[in-house]
Amino acid sequence: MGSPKRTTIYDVAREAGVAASTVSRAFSNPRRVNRATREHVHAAAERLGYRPSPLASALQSGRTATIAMLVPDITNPHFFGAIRGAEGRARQADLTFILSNTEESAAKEQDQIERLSRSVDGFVLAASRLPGGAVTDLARDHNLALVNREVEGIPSAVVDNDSGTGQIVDHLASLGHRSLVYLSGPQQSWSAGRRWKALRSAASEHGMAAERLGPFPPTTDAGGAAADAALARDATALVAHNDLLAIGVLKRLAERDVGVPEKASVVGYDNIFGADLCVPSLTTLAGPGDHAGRAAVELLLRGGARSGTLTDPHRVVLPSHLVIRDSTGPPPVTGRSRRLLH
Amino acid sequence: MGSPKRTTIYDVAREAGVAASTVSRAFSNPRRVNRATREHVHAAAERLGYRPSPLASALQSGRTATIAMLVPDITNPHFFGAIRGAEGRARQADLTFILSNTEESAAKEQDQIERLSRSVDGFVLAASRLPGGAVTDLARDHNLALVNREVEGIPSAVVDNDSGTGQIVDHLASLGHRSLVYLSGPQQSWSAGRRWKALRSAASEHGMAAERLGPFPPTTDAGGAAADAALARDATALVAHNDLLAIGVLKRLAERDVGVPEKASVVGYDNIFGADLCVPSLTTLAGPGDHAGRAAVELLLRGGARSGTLTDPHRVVLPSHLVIRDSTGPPPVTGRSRRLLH
DNA sequence: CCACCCATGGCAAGCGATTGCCATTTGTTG
DNA sequence: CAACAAATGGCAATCGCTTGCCATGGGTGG
Repeated sequence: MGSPKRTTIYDVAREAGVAASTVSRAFSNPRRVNRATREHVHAAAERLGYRPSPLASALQSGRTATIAMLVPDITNPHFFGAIRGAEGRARQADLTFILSNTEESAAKEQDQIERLSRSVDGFVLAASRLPGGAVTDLARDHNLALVNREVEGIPSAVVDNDSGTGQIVDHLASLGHRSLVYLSGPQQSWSAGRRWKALRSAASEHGMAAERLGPFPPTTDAGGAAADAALARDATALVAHNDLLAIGVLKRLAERDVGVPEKASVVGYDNIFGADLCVPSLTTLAGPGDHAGRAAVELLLRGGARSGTLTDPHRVVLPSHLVIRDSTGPPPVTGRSRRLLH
Repeated sequence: MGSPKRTTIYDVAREAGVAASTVSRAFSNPRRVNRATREHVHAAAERLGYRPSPLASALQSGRTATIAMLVPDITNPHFFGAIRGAEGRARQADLTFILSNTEESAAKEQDQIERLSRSVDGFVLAASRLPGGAVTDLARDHNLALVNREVEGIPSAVVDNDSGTGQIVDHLASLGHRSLVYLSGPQQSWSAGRRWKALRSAASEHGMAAERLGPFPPTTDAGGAAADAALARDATALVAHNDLLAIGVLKRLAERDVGVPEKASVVGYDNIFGADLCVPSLTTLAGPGDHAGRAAVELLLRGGARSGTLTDPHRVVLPSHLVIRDSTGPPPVTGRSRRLLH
């Protein structure tokens, strides 16, 4: 493959009768060259079908016009919004977008950053599994922006789960639930910890009992175990770490003939595709994932550590809202005194 | 960001007391250098925290160790499998993986290829919207592999929709349906054309009538229009271009009180996440999308046009199978003589 | 009319690797 | 033991572009 020889700035320079440097500037720094000359050069380039080599450019300038996004699991619908948003924003900014899967592993994440480091201007870390300290360290040498994760001093865009979690608890409380269980996500998941804290404090404000079960992998498959664990607690309100897990829970409850929402209410996070398709449809916290992705790229563009000191890292918090569907309702009339399974 | 100066082979060379070329070879062509020296060099590199610059390497060698995958719509679950498979295989081969969205546009696809061309060793085109001729042209200058698309002379990995379509029609026929409508996908979609052909011929083999409606965008939103169009035809069996569309159709049919599968059967393609969650759950053709993605990268690795002549392009066809769920059943007893809407 | 400034274009030195070619050293072989 | 081949390391050119610095020339103000 590949034509024998790609045309270079030198070819264009010859064709246009100017120096190579002028050609370079005509493209990368247009205002540095006289308009007439510039147009002349562009015409010559056009004629020759010239395409600049991003590699050569990057090698010399240090700017790659490329950003990478690292995601724990690209197949998790939770991230689709963010990926889509980031990709779109990158495209707008004329940046090449690299997507990489870290397989829920902090080590792989770190390794990816290390190896992409030279070929990329910055990283968007979605729900990074890295411990905060590691992120801070990395930020010293790399341009970072976080999605749905916050680390002191690092720019980030997060969906406001704290207030969202409050909405969930309000909803549950207003339906009459007196307690809830949280079916927790992965241990290293920042959101998981965060949600549990918010859940607990919101619950106590309403005088509700809250218990945390798990951790469970954030997948539908894990829903079985999660549901069983909840049933063993006689829970009437189950808040799952995310919709995938919630949907799995729904399945399992159906198998065990526990009516939803009559016997138990289920809530998820993310409002993924499918949340409105399952039966019963899922009450879930919807957040603008795509905005978060977009915002993170924006932050990267604004320069991360490049733009002066690290003292004013930007922090974007996006509002979330509860989408109430059919998986939540009042607790069983006889309440906590009766077991769910007769 | 960035430490003041990255360490280069020259630094390592000095540290190890050898020439830069030796360092280079110690990494990129290990067998070219004596084992003792090599280990010595590696140790020095380790000590200095040396990371090779992929850019410099690529600039000189012409090999970027990077492939790009172009997808019409990254948010379409149809592609998740393929993306995941390709990403995984690329990672295995130690290749950087670039993902790009072409927004269902042939022009954008072509443009993307053009601009990534210099920084990539090859392209995986998923469900390319490009006309066959354009693909052939591009293949002259680029390393290509196709997913779910076939073009004479270009390596490709496709899920066998032809036989799969046969399975769909068999299933429908055996339930007693005498006719079907195809709710077509985008005009430029190769699969759409392909499916329709297969559908028509399989139908005629069974003596069934087949009609094509559309084109419709392959989204749930488009399902409304598709369903309405089908109802206007008194169709009893609707084969949708993909699951997204099928799910949209299901929704619309429910709104219009057309019982599925009592009054009408619906079939989709892809078996996406969600196909088993909707009500009724969707009968659909499942294909190993991830294998297709993996296979495509494999083909790219095998060298595409690089490996000798183009005379033996590899062509991988992966088996598909029908997953029968609740959205298909026998046609209404009174059959075609009664209108679906009273 | 002179001094000075700014806009513009060219020169040439890199950026950090790869690699063809040559020079040694070491190992084989008749 | 001479002669030749293989293994190994070094030199230096090169990939295609960016950019600091300099030279030139026309425009401007005093």
